[in-house]
Amino acid sequence: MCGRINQKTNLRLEVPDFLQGLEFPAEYVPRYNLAPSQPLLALRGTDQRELVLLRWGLIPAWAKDEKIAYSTINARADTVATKPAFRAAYKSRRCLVVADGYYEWLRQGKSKLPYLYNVDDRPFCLAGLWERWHELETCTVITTEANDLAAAVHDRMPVIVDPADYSAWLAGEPIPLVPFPSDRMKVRPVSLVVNNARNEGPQCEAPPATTLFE
DNA sequence: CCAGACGTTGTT
DNA sequence: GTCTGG
DNA sequence: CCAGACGTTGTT
DNA sequence: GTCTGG
Repeated sequence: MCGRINQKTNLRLEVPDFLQGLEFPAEYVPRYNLAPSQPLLALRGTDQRELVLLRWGLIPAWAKDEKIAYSTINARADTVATKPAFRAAYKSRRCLVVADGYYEWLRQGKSKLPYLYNVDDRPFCLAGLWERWHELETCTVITTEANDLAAAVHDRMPVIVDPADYSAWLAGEPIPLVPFPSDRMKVRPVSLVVNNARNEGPQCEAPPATTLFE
């Protein structure tokens, strides 16, 4: 699963190779604690790639209202090509969600302990789909089963796309929607500050307090 | 035919 | 829009 | 995803 | 329990 994203990529600092030469949306701001319903920075297009902000939670074109979005923040890799909510986007509206990390929560009884996952110590891309609903552009993040590292916290994880597959994915071609290799990822526990989506900034990825009382 | 759903995850 | 259930 | 609200009426 | 806001 994937329900909170760290997207602090800052154009003032180092821009990853796959974003070189692309113009960032004027409204883009780096985020340490980006939640569903908020604008995600994503890459789309084939001949002409562009960076856009897409509201997280895919609303199919046929939806009567926005309510479906709360349960379409993720799409299962094994069914995404055929489910009514996603298949049109799967055919022709692919995107790559830019991320510096993503959070997962370990449930320990009543407490929810946040962990931050990173890939190769640099920004990466998640397989996504987007859709237009009235004037609104929305997106979803595809999930698959967890690799060993992810399974320590949860049984699902987002599909992290190998850079070699970026073009194929955006072009609408089939690519393997499989768990990313554990040995290229890192995970660490972070502060409970990230639990509340109103909190923003580097505190969200700080180490957790050592006592139970943070 | 029309009406109604269409999604994910976790928890029970 | 398209499929399923009735 | 998690946290927090979840109701009505009338009055300020 | 379920929905909304962030």
